Amino acid sequence: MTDTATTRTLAHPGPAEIRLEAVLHALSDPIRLSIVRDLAATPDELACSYFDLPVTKSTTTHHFRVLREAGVVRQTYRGTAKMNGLRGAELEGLFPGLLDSVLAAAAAEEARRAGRKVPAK
Amino acid sequence: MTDTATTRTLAHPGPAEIRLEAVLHALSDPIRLSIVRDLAATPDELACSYFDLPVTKSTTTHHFRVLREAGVVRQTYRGTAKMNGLRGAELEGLFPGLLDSVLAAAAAEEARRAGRKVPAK
DNA sequence: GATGTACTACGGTGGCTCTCGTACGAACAG
DNA sequence: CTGTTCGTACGAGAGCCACCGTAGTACATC
Repeated sequence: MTDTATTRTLAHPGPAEIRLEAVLHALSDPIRLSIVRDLAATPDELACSYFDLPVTKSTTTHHFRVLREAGVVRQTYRGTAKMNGLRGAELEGLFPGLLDSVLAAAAAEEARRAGRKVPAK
Repeated sequence: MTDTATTRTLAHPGPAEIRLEAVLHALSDPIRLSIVRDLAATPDELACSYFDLPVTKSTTTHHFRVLREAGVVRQTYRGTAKMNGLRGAELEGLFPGLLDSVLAAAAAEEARRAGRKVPAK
């Protein structure tokens, strides 16, 4: 009985509140970047539990919060699950091409890394 | 008796060492972002002392070091001055469009901020 | 109601970062 | 050589950040 109108809705920054530095900072963490890449790879919203991250749930929650507060993702409750969707259109409107080039850069770096990997044995 | 061949050259990461997350992190600080914007605004190299930053010299040195170690700028000594140049071409090769969209985003945000400012008075 | 799942909140820890002041080294002008 | 300018190194403090574990809330199902 915490509240009648239990705040099932989460606070998101409006487009005017989204700050570039916060977005860049959010994307500068490998775990968060991988989350964003996964979200960008599908048109669907993904539950937090979908992601297989090398950290505990607590830390996962933390990372999603950072992404949400930076304005990178939109989170909505759906039953017990919390669905995550990229705010691609809004970011595109604010910072045209930014998200795309970051995603492309991440893909490029991954390819580069894979290529340089010990072809070994 | 520090050394005969005093290391007048600074260590820079090669293109293969440049990591996306490090670049994003370097750009996610307002002071460093403003440095990068200034560097991008001119074809010339700029001395550290050119910049009028709201921090002390020690801190300025720190920020330039972060930018250099991330691979964003190239620093060379020129007499007593230390010249800074953006590694634009190399970054473009590694992460096409990234730097440009970040710079455009910074400009867009600045314009947005200026526009929303209290016309006041 | 009881159980299970999905996620959050809180408290805490170690590490990194931004910041500074002071002291020092390197180049240059007298 | 003396002094000045430009930048570095070192030490140090305050704050943030990523991480964890535990306890708790909200929803679904039985």
